[in-house]
Amino acid sequence: MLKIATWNVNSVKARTGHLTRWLKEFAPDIVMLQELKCLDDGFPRLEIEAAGYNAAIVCQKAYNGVALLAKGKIEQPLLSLPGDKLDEQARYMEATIAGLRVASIYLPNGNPIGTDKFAYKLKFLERLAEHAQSLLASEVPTVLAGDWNVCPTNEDVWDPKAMAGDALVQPESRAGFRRIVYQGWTDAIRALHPHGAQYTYWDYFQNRYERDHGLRIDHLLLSPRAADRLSDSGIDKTPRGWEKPSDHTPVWCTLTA
DNA sequence: ATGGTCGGGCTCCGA
Repeated sequence: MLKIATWNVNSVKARTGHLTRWLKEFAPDIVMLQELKCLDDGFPRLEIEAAGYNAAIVCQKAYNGVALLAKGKIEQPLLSLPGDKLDEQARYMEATIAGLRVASIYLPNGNPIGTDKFAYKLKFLERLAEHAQSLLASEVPTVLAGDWNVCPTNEDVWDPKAMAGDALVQPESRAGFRRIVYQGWTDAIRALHPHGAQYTYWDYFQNRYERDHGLRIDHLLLSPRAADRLSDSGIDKTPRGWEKPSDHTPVWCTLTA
């Protein structure tokens, strides 16, 4: 059994204690991290290796940053999303781990709508769709996971009216996400928990976690050959309740061997 | 009610 999880840690330096504690308690085999918010020399490699994990990272000063952690070997890394050589934001990496192709994705937030930031988000979704299609064509079991910054439906939003103007719920954002799903990807949470709130993120202010005013924006998409092996999935809210937490909490699935 | 709270890195940006 392979346990795979994605977690936007909102600064890996500020969250090193949380991350190592969670690695020991939850014991995932493969982890996708987002929002490292540090350069390579700030990444807590020693602490992560001491917890029993190899790490591959794509870093940027202060913003973005993604990583893959694994108990096993991390091979054939790809360190950026194809389709725009001028894009220097550290938002994508993929590698082969335990016979799977896995990607850690930090999709642009896109706020406020009507700006170049929103256009960049939609363009990123288009590039991702094109690349996802080529990954499907390879027929290697694949997991695309990360902070997608898209609430796929209103069921993934605590208050659709309050969020109506937000880039995370715009029809164009949802269409971009759906276009990828409809290629043949399986949403690991909704495949096993089709109805109701399955939040993965709660804003820091207004006590939104305590009131469960959350969003579902962190997703694991499985290619058909990975989905055939899906045995369980869920959201581990434990770290979100710790002192000084990330605003996101880990989302996970298990695949049979 | 266009606020509220974080993290990074340096007086404001991104989320």
